[in-house]
Parts: sequence; structure tokens; C-alpha cells
Amino acid sequence: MAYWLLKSEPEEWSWAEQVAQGGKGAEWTGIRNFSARNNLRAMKKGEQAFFYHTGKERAIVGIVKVIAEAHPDSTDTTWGAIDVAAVKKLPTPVSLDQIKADKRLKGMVLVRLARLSVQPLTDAEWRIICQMGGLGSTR
DNA sequence: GCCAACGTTGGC
DNA sequence: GCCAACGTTGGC
Repeated sequence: MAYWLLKSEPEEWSWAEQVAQGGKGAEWTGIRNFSARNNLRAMKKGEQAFFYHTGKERAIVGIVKVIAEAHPDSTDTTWGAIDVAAVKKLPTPVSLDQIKADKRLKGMVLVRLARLSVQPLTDAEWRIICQMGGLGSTR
């Protein structure tokens, strides 16, 4: 079971909009980068991902799960997309500053490759951020 | 709004 | 197949 992080500009697609889709979820589109696409293709149904807001917020705000694996992006079928549904909101959003300040998260892809829009996380990183976000030992 | 970092493209 | 040039992303 792998863990992921999905980045979005809140102006383009926000956590609030994601939540509004409920359990049926929504298509995660707009991937136009090869490494991101490779990660996207590795995502399996049921796996969880953090939802990160770029731009002004720069924080992980919630958790989504994969409900449909890679299929053609309906906005550009030469690329891929997945479907995700909101699982839960983080009681406390985890900001980029907090992530950068934590020595244990120094190796995180978010810190090293800020531009990659679909990123893998290690189990340890996932657990640390869940705790920072106020979810205790939930994973 | 600027600029650094990175990914992609295209000429050789 | 290398690498310079260019475009885009995203933090500051």
C-alpha cells in the first residue's frame, strides 16, 4: 500500500470542491509531466494521498483516496487521470514551513522536487504528517 | 512580480 | 545521444 501527495492550485481545484463531490469523487486531471504521469499510473484503487494546496496556502489540507485507477484524461486524452474522493480533512493543516522545519521530513519529495505534482511518500512520512495534522496514529 | 529550479524540446 | 535554449512551476 503506497502513499501519495497530490498538488493543486486552490483556484483551479480546491479541497472544498473535492469535498463537495462526496464519495463518488472527481477526476484528477491536468497532469502534463512525465514523472507525474508515471506516479499516477502506479496509484492503485484504495490507496490514499494527501491533498496539498499550492500558491498562497502551501499546506496539506486533507486526505483523498483513489477510487479509479489511471485512465485517459477527459480534458486531454493523450494524458492520464485518476479519480479520487475526499476521505477526511486534517484537523490542523500541515504547512510547507512545518514540513521544511522537520528534520525527519528533509528527504520528502515535496521539499526536494517542489514542482512535481504527483509524488510518492514513504510510510514514515505519511505517519509523521498525519500526526502533525492532528490525526494521532491514524494512517 | 521575480527568479531559481527543473522538465522538455530540438538542433547537431 | 548530448546539451543549449526555452517554457513552466511555484516559493519567496
